[in-house]
Amino acid sequence: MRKPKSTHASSAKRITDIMQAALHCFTELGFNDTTMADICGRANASTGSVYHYFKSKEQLAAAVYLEGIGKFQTGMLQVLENEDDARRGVISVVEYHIKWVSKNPEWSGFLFNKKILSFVSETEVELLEMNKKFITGLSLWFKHQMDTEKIRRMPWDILVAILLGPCQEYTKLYLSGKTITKINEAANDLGIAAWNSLSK
Amino acid sequence: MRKPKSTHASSAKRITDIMQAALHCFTELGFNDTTMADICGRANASTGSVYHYFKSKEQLAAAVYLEGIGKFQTGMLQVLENEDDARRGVISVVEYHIKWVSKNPEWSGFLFNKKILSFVSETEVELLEMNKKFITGLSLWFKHQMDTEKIRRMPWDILVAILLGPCQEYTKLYLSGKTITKINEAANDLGIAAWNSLSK
Amino acid sequence: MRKPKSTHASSAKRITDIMQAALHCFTELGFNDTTMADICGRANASTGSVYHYFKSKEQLAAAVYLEGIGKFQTGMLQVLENEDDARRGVISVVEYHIKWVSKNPEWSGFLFNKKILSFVSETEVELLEMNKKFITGLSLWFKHQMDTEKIRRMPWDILVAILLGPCQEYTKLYLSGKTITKINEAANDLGIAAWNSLSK
Amino acid sequence: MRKPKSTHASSAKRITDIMQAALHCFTELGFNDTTMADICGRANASTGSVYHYFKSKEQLAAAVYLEGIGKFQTGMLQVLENEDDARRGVISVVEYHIKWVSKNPEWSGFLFNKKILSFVSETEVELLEMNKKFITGLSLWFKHQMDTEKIRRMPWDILVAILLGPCQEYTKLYLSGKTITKINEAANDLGIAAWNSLSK
DNA sequence: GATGAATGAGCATTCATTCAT
DNA sequence: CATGAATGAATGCTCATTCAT
Repeated sequence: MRKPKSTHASSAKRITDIMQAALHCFTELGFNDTTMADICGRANASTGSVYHYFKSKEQLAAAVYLEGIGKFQTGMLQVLENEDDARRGVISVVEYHIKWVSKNPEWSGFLFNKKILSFVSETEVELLEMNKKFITGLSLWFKHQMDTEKIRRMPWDILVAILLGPCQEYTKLYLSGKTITKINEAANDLGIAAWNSLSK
Repeated sequence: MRKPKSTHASSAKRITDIMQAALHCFTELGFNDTTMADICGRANASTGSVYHYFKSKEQLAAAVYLEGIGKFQTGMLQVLENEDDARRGVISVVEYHIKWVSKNPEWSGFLFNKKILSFVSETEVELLEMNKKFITGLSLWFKHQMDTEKIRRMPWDILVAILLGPCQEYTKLYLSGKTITKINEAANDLGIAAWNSLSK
Repeated sequence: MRKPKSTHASSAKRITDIMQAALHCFTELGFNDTTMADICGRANASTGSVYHYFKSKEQLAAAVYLEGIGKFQTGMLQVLENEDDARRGVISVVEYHIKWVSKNPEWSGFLFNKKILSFVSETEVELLEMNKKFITGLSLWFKHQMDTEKIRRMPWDILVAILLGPCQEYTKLYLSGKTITKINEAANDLGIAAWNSLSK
Repeated sequence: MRKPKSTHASSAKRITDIMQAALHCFTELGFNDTTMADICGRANASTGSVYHYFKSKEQLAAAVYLEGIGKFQTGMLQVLENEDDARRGVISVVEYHIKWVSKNPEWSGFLFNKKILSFVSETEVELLEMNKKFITGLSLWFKHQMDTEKIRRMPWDILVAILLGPCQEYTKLYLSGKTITKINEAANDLGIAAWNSLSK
């Protein structure tokens, strides 16, 4: 369990505050350049209090990471579950990815970042479980589309690269303010582009 | 100046050794977790010697970054310069990107990494110049293809996302060993996929 | 704030200990040749503890300086406040200066030393306030004596030079052990000498 | 010997340049905060060259110190040698001191500074000899004045304090720009003040 | 639960000095 | 004599973590 159980409403608030503060700091400064003091300050909590709920900086980061990636993945699966049409499914996934980033810039800055590898190891069990569930969900949907020849049969890594690579690249530009195309338009363009590459 | 001028061959060697060592360490441990001692040890140089050539850890990282990104960009531009055909050009660029990563895994791990932003700022002048040259080169080629209607007209950020996003995603998987498709095959598949999305 | 507030008696003790240790080291070795390790050792405090209370070596030195100069100045003003007679006032001030040095050799070695200018700048506000108060106090007393023609009218810098210059010179010799006249006698002699120069 | 002998005129120039540079740096930054690199830069000499003529930073400082203090002391002795009258002698000495400072601010900032004690020890022999000669000279003159009852009989340290203390204090203010009285006037005022205290 | 004082290993950087060319 | 590359000990400071109150 990442987040310790708590009997008091106040404790839950504390935990939330700390995680929010941590997310903000990690996003703004990066994991390494964020100090526990930064987080304590932002969360209006003492050192001891933070350590009462999270046994280390890494564990705190892992908790934050898990929460964020969980929300992101769950949302994406829901998109596919409600969509049977291949074309609309692909386009919806791309759209979901891009819009999620624009609505959750802090989470995104933290989640879609290499070098999280260091502390995620701690998470092993939970993360593996989560990823397994996510990948299984995606796989099932795409396998179905390939079996019914709506989407070209191709290996998993190529599929991911074509489907999500452009989203990652665009949102990276978006988060650093170097983007010129509006979010909605980009979501649409990249969705269609992905479909063009995956279909046929 | 990034690389101090030197009249002695030995100095040049020193500089090279230090940069090599730095690259290796940064790749293996990340910028933050690499200590100057690590670099000194690997370069068989004393602390003072490293600081004789590079005035700070950040400046050293910037020098290494510049060298790498320069090689990568120059190579890609050469690919396009020698290719007039739109389809072959797109496919060649994708192939170049992916193969460069597989041939230069250390550089890649260091270069294609967010969070380099911190020390690159120092580099401002050189980096901006370099990027400008690169982007100008790419732009010219693609503008020509759009003008002659070989490639769909689309904004710069969308183009980059479709062209390089999948490469980034695939090579990220590749560098972390999670890839199942062979390099050559991936280069081919992603090249064609990019063409399918960009053309028409 | 120089001295961090503290709710615990123990913290106050820590702060005192650290400042005492710092004073001792600065006196013995000079500011530059004193290392934080020296101070930590003497104060039986860890590096982190010292930095918990003083954010830098300079700030610590400034705090020590302020405390000492404050005590010295306050004492001298009290001497004058209780003395209306010009002659006795002048002699008392000289006596106070010399005896204070002999009673507080460590403070003196640290306070009456050029090259403190470097870190005192940090102190600006507090120091300026302190000096202003001190100078105002002295000025008022001497102005009164000049107005009533007990002391010759002369500019401030000349007055200070005649009044305190000999004290500084004598105590400098005293602190370096090159003195041959006893403290009490010197205080007396220099007091009378100052009076001879200032009066009439 | 501080200054190594030299057969070439160019060497002499080098030595002079280095000492000048050192003086300037010591004055501006203080002994501790001056680096050999600072001196090399200012003297347009390489590290090796400086070390060729002065075996260490301390030795260089000592050489500079000796040269300055020698000039100062010699000049003062000459003043007295040419003056038989007690009153004019005292006043001349004070005047000499103050004017020398105003004409040699760099030397003064370096010479009349505590904390030179550290490296002067090296100098022992030369410095002791020099000081002995100086003190002997002064002593003889003042002893003569005391014997002929032109000046009150008093111990050496008291005499120095009364005679030179005010000069030191005034010039300290002068060098830090906190002075309001003009140099000439101050020299006159303090000369008379000293005479008033010493005579009778 | 909360607090924040205390710890101390760890790190980037400086700088006097040496010495091969 | 001049040069400047190389050395490495020394130092100020940071920060994750612990623990007594």
